[in-house]
Amino acid sequence: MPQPVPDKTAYHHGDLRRALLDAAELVLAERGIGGFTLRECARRAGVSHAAPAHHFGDVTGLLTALAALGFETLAASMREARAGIDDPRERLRAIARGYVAFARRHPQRFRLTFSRSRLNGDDPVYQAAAGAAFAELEAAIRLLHGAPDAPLEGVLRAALTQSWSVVHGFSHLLLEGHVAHMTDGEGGVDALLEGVIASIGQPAP
Amino acid sequence: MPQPVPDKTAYHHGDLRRALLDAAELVLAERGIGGFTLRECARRAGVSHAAPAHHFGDVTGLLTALAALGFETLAASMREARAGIDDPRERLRAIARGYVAFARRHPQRFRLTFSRSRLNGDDPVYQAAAGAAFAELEAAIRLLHGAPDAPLEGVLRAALTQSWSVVHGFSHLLLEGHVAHMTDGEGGVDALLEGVIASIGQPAP
DNA sequence: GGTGTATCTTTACATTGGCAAGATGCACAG
DNA sequence: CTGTGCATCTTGCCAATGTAAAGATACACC
Repeated sequence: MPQPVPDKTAYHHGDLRRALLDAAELVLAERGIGGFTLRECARRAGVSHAAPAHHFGDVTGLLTALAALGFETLAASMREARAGIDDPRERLRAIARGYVAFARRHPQRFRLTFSRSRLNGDDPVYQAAAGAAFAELEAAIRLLHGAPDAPLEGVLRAALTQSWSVVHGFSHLLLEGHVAHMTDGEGGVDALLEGVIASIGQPAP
Repeated sequence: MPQPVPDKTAYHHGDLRRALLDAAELVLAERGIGGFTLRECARRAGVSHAAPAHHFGDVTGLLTALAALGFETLAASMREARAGIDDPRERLRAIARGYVAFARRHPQRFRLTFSRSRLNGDDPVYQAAAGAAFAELEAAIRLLHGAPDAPLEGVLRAALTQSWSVVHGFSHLLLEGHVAHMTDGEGGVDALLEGVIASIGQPAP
């Protein structure tokens, strides 16, 4: 019975690359980027401590691959949030909510995805995933401004930078615990988020 | 000749705590937060590798103390930027420029200051320094809205969150290299920054 | 002048990332 | 079917790190 990708006994794991990525995601979620350990990933995948080197070369390589997956999940979160919303302004704001939702759902992955000091920023897979995620935001901005093919400059570029900065900054501050002291008494994080969301997709002054 | 804080020969360094902080800042600037090492700090300060434990307890303790200093420098950068500017809106925008300027001048310190996963976020000194830095921004918002004593809620709170998020997000994205691809051809980072700055201090929709 | 104590050193140990050499078994040619 | 090449994985090893424990030193205070 030849299974295509079977679990083997000792050697030739079958799909060790995937197993290591899954283990790495668990380790990252549990211990954070500071407590992340290559050997712990190998232990959870049931292989020796040197096995990951063959698939990722380096701990940086593994983290970079994980970060690329993080960008894909971020893009998916934005796509999911905007599904079925046609009004351009509301569509952009839904995407913004999807961005923050990803950060709140996967805080450690969000941190890793944007902490280039531990990643190989030149990795083409990483760059492609990052570009695809940002393209989601850019498309919404273009739709709102009615400029599907215009070069990215002037008002268009300013609007994209502003929207992106504000959702990213809010997400980051929230994860690093610098927002909590503002939510005392009133509405919680969601109310604060809506206040931020209201500032994007506005016409320029 | 009794000097108050002299450089001693071997034991009793004099002001080892300060010397370790200085060394740690160099190590952080050179190797980043990922390559930061307690032993390297001790080497540069000319003491044994176990000496830092007495002053900071832990590598987390040293990084937390460094992060608190980072907040002080951030606050100083904002104060310096707003000096002599009286118009409330321009004052707020000058403070925003000071925020980004700190991030650009001290990228590694900016990363450390906001990477709570490697810090002791409950440290009172750290929290006080963070609060003092954010108070600078809050005061400018209050001045702009003419509400020096109002409780921080509603429009006031939304404006603060929006301003803070946008300058922080822009700084973070810039440092992590996700802004470079938008500056091709036009104006560079400063032009992009001015576009972001223009979005803060506006009346609510 | 003597003693207590904070400061710093020495020593030791477990853990980690990375390298090199060896073991294993799949793929593919004949 | 058989044998060879090679990717995959393991074992063994090393230097570096963080932390703890025990010892050395010199300042402060009585």
